[in-house]
Amino acid sequence: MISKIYKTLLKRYDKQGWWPITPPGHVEPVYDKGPRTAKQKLEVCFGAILTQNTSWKNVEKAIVNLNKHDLIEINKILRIPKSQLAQYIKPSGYFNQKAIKLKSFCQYIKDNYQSSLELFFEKTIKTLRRELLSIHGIGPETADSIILYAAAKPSFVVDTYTKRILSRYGSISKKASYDEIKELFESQFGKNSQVYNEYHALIVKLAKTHCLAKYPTCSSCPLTKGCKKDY
DNA sequence: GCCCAGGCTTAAA
DNA sequence: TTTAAGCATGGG
Repeated sequence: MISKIYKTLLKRYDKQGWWPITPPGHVEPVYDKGPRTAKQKLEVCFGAILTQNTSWKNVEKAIVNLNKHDLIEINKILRIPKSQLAQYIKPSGYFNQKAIKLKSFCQYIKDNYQSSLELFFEKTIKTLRRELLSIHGIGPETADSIILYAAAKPSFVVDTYTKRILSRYGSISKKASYDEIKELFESQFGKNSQVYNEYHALIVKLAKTHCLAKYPTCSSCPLTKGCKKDY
């Protein structure tokens, strides 16, 4: 079922080019997959934190601000005052909390990996995940997003959309845990970063175009056939 | 005005 | 161990 849904979504929407990233010399993120510089990997980490319970459009504005002030750098984030950082990321919401979160993340990499994300990303997925979860402001979804889209290692990302879509479709119970859902996908595909990458992005696409929270457009939804429409 | 958005932390039950 | 409140902007 999980595998069939993937094929259907891929056929309907095609590849999504996640994670959106700022090309060198620019300030706005674009959907264009390819090899990442160390700075771009850090930008993915920041974006993963900034997008917590927030629309990506608002996060983009915050990232543009950070780019304009050349702040995608661990030690620069640590040096600027928290209140000033909060002003730059204001459009992404929860700006006071997120300023602390960005600094906590950078502090951890500085203290434990000589400010080198690349060094950090040499760790195994298991270690990476455990360490990420120990950092203030990083929960399961943010940790998995960083592992998958910044470190490019296979760790499936579960979000509110994933739960909504699968529970409406009838594949999981409404109170399934994060780890249960994650395991459902991973046991289906094995450790495949490419599939995890595309699948999560396709789920977001589906949730935004058809499987909306309030008024889902089931008649034109690619998954309407076979969906229990349980909401 | 209301609801939602690519969650997480903290405190209370 | 589960549940609630708080965080906050911008678009529909």
